[in-house]
Amino acid sequence: MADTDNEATSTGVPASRRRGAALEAAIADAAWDELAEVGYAEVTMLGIAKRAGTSKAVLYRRWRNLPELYLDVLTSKRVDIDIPDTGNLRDDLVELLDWLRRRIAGMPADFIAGMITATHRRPDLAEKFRDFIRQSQVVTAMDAIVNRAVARGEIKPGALTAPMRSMPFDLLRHDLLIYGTVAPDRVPVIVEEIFVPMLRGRDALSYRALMLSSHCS
Amino acid sequence: MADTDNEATSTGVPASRRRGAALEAAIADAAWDELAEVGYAEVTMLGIAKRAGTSKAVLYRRWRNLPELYLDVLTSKRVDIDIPDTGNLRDDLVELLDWLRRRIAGMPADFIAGMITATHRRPDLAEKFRDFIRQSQVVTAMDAIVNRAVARGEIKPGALTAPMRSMPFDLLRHDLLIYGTVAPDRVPVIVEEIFVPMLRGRDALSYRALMLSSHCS
DNA sequence: CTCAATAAGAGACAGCGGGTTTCTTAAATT
DNA sequence: AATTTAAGAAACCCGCTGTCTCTTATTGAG
Repeated sequence: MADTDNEATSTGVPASRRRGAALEAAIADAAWDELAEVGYAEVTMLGIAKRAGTSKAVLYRRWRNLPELYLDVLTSKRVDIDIPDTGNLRDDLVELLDWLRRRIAGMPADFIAGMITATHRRPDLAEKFRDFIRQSQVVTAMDAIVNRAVARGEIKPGALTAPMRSMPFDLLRHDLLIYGTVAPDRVPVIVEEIFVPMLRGRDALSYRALMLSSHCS
Repeated sequence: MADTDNEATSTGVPASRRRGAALEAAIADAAWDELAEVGYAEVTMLGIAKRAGTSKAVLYRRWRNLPELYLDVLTSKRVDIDIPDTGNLRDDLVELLDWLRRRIAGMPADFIAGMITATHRRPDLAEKFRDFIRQSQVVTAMDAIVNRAVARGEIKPGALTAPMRSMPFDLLRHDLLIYGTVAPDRVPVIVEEIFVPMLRGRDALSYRALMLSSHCS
């Protein structure tokens, strides 16, 4: 996070005049905190600048507008996912979905919606934002646990098409967008009532494999 | 739509000074057209007023802000759905989803996102908007075709839980929100790859649940 | 260690939209 | 015809965007 020595911790008065990477990190933190505090609808360039202990001009020197700034912040806040192998696809998926749910809980609900609205008339930004979601680490993580299931012999290689794979995450994202939050029991519902039945109905092999790891609850 | 006689057709110069219902209808049309033309992000009270051939004050006398106005317009633009009985659940669902897809295609993609963002700090409006989606005519229509399937003996009465029923529409809405559009072949994919397999796998799950009930909690 | 190049931060600015208020005048009411 | 109601025009303040200028701290080349 740091790059030089003289630094104010995220939200703070500028101890001394910062530059380059140190300044950018402070701005990213300020933007993130501001977002969490007031929501996307109320975030302003001035608010971020003040919180970062700098001025608007400094922001406008780097980004042409708010969504462009947040697109950068977003990528800088990326986190790796590592879902431990639970031994079966269903529990792996519960873990992954729950990881996403917890992560989602820590960001303002209107952020995605705000970005969509803000980038509506800027096709380049809109596409970048969509790419961010499409190539989210979640997709990679899902591929990983599906591959594990295939290696295990739990499902057939082609059993899960791309729409089937992204469906659980699409539903979670949908809830976050529309309802502003994801209920904790939404994860088990998606897995038990929708994903697992879908898999079972899809082909005989997955049906039998899932029987072996039946849940009780 | 009309209530009095003297009326300007939707987008128009005020022939004479309108009042009450006639005026409100003109405003609703103007708001709708403006939305379709510039998208939610660029809609303004002034823009709507001008298009309706009236002034801002007239709007503010009726609604406190933009989302409140659109919430009213939304309900005034409601349409009934009537999906003819195709004889089986799958085709009924394809019809219903496609109806929704076509209807969705006629409204700006950032409208839902815009409403979410705009109502973020106004809990009452946010809740009203959510209710609008929850109690959408689509839910009722889905219940209707599911009931038909039950009556037909195609599925068991409890086979489809609420999350299972709304899943196809949640996915469609998700696509509209994130990708700004719904690809035509998204409907068959949702039905064939996700919904139908889920339904098939659901019966197996019920069997299994019954059999396991002896040694499970 | 000194000096020139670079860029941070303060602040002013025009423009615009939100939301409020005042006033004139048209239409409905009696 | 007289009175009440509300439409529409316009001015207003305020806050934010995006641009610009100016001063001054920091960097790094010599």
